[in-house]
Amino acid sequence: MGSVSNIVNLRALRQSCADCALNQLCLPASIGGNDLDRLDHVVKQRPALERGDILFHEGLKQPALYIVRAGSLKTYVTLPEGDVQILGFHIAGELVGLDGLSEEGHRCTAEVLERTTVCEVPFESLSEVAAKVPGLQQQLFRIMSREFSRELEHPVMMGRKQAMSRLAIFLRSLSARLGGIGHDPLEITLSMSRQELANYLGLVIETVSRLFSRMQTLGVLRVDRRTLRILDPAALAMLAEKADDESG
Amino acid sequence: MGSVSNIVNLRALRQSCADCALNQLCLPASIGGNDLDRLDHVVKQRPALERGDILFHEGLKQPALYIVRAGSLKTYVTLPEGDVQILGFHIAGELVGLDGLSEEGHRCTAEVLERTTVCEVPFESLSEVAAKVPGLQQQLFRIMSREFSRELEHPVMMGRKQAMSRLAIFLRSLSARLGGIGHDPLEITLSMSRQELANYLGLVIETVSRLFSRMQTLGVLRVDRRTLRILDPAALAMLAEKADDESG
DNA sequence: CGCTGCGTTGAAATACATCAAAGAGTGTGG
DNA sequence: CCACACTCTTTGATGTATTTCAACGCAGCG
Repeated sequence: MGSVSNIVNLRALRQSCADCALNQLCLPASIGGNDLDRLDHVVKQRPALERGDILFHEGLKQPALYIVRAGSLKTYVTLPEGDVQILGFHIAGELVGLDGLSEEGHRCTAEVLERTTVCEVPFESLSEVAAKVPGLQQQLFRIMSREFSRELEHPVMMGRKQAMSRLAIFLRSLSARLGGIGHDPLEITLSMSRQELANYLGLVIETVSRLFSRMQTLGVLRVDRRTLRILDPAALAMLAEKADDESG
Repeated sequence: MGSVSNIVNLRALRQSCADCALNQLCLPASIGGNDLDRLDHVVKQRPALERGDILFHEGLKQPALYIVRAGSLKTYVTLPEGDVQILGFHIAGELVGLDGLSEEGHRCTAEVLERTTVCEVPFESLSEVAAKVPGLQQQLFRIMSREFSRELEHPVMMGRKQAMSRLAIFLRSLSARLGGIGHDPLEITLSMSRQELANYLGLVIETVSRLFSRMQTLGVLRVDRRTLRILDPAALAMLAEKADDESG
């Protein structure tokens, strides 16, 4: 996630949504000139955040929508016993905070994984603008639905009983998403620790570590700390569907 | 889910949202008289569906929102290998179909589990009305967010490594939701098979069966086929947090 | 009565968790 | 620059919960 982030950052310096590289992925897509200006005034660009910084906390009443411009973050809920469940990782172009529109405010916490810049859109302002700009309302619904659909990936992955399948599904998804924002889909630099990844996958850290090793042995992946190279996408796809492979 | 469904059905016979028992849970909440009439014209009430009937299929382009008036249904995605992952069960008062607002249409399939009545709101009409009625737009966002938050429950449950915790979490959630629509929260009549429940929990059917037996042995539950009686809510809560209980 | 679909229970296999220790990368201070 | 501490990760040995395989029970129904 790091190699081209400086390029994205250059664009991020510009203030206008119209100039943003993520324009087509983001709220402003398919919104005309004047309306876009209205939106621009609502969107606040926040200074770059560092690893560990909190974007919003569970329970925060003044909810806002965030668009990741560069970097990445995780969302999680804190369970009564104290430990957490990571719900998702979000890279550039992705939305975070849709859980916060209800009366109860945000229901999960968003924490930055690396140096990250985001655009912040307070909900109150957003819905005001949406009321005036019919296209934006439509677009908002579409985007919410898209994120809703993305959320479905998590339970689908967790539904797999084989740990290998879970990791393979995750890697394929991440690869595709990185490809979607112009990265090499075969070169993945993880921004999360093994611990965070294990938590997301519903596994323990040792299992994840072993899975990476096994994938490397199988020739599917080249693993160097947090840098991964997908050597055999077809094999990875096989693992995603069925951990039990016939290659021996 | 069956015992009071006839009462709900009585109300369901009335056509108007204003008279609906689910009013407060549903779209019309906090919308005034005239606006409510406008909404009424958009909401189609469908004839009762039977077990196995499909509300909408993955890929269906003319998306609609559905509100369950009585009965229950499941949503699932079909995986490339052919088997399915159940994403959720939905009882009276709950919304289904929020995944379908994007360009790709519905991303999951909704199938009825028992005799069920629903209100159908084609998304196109809905967003037209929402553009005219500011309160409705707000309400829509809130409802979408609420459903979004509800979706978070699934991965949190799946994140638990102990099967007993998963089932306990599910039962507590279902109990609370049944309580919310006026049922006895301690008396649960499951509308899904063991197979469907196992799939949802990410387990195999035998494990679920054994868990029910064990819960009964522990005195937490009384199990009679699909009818459950929660005998010890506190113990159930314990199991939800930590399967490993000190009671022996 | 015997079929069929669902659910339960038992015995065995196995994949993952747990426990334990060592390796590799990073930072700090001498 | 090296020694040290610290965190993150990897790897090994062992334990165990869940899956798998298999058989039986039970209700509904022709």
